Amino acid sequence: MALSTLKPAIDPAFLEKLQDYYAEHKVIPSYSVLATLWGMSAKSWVSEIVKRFEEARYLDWTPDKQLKPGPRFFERRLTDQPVQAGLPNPAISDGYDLITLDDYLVRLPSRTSLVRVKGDSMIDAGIRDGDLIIVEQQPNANIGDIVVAIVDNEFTVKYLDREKTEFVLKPANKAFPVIRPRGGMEIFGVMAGLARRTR
Amino acid sequence: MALSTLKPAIDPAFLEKLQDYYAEHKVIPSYSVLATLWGMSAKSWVSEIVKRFEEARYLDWTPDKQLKPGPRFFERRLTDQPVQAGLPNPAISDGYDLITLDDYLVRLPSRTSLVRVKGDSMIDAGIRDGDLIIVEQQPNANIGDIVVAIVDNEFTVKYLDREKTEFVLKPANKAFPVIRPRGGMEIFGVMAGLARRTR
DNA sequence: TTGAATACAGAACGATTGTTCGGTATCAAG
DNA sequence: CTTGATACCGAACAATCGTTCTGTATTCAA
Repeated sequence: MALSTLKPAIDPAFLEKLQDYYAEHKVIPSYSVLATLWGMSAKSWVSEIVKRFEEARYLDWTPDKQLKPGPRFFERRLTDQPVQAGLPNPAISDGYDLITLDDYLVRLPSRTSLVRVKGDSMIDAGIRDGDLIIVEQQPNANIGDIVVAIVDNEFTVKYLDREKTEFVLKPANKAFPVIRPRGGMEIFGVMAGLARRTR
Repeated sequence: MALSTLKPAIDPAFLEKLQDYYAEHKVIPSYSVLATLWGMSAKSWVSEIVKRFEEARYLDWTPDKQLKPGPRFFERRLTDQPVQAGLPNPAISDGYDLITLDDYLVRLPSRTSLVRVKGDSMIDAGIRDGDLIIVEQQPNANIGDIVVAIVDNEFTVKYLDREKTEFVLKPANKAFPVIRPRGGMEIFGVMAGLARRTR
């Protein structure tokens, strides 16, 4: 009871409504719009709530003193265990962590880019047509890495392997041939992750 | 000379500066900030430029008459082809420049959570051990959807199917059995995407 | 060389912004 | 039964917003 209630509580429902609004419009609304969004009628109270979000780093300000999403605004719940509806919580944790997908997938923003996968040549590595590969750009790689290489002026995603003295690109699909680029090849980068949208 | 010059020209440099500002702050600035950003000193001229962007659908308005990114705001040239030489352009893949991966993967923040995949039961659907499933929480789903269900107080990712009158959960891996939950099951949500980190 | 666009600047103005401050209702602790 | 938080409402206000209108410099075709 001593230290716990230092910071005022933030209402997750308010945050969720704002996140949904932002997801739809890609903009943080004004205080009066926030008021209706949150079901209030006083801008002064909105101001108070915003200050709490600001302190919790869900919101932030531009150098021009405009409200903008803060560092934690895009955090998502990572649910470990299903929270049973009926059962009382067995006194443990909340059952989830918070992670930001961008931070999770991109660790070196300046060297990272995305490449869309075409075809099924890497199916056995769990890489499907249309997937987005997160690539860390670098001119060399290790045997066994999944690399994005430039062959015939096109991107190719393949395993990097060596045959005798030459590097080759191996698909993860028996129906596809090994690529033996004549006269060297260029490595664009190494796969660091994958993003897929279904639905 | 007749029909061609109906629409006034839009200056790509202005758009790029605004896109850069947005990428940094995740917000569209006010007209006076835009003026300095664009090197002008008259808001009236900003207003004119904005109207052109609006007509070209690079900008749009919220129902609350606030300026927001338009449908084409995140659009860039269609670069499937690798750009040779000094890697001029990171961060892109296809026609759309993703502002964030989070935005790409999450469409309804308040109903979205992440679940970590355990095991290889969905390998043939390109879902591997350790992957993060983006789940849109909802109590029901359609046959054929990949769902996250709660069985024995644990999350399971499977195809939803029906046998006669009962719902069953089908793995995407012949080595695993079909799950026929006795006495009904609870659906946590439907898979909407996937995030994987390698390396 | 004239005229009509185009690309700005600048002032004026009502509307809207976010802040501040004073007030009220609820509720749990002492 | 007080007291002090907490959760709001409502009014007032200066600052800033975006619009509108008038004016000017440049360009370029006729």
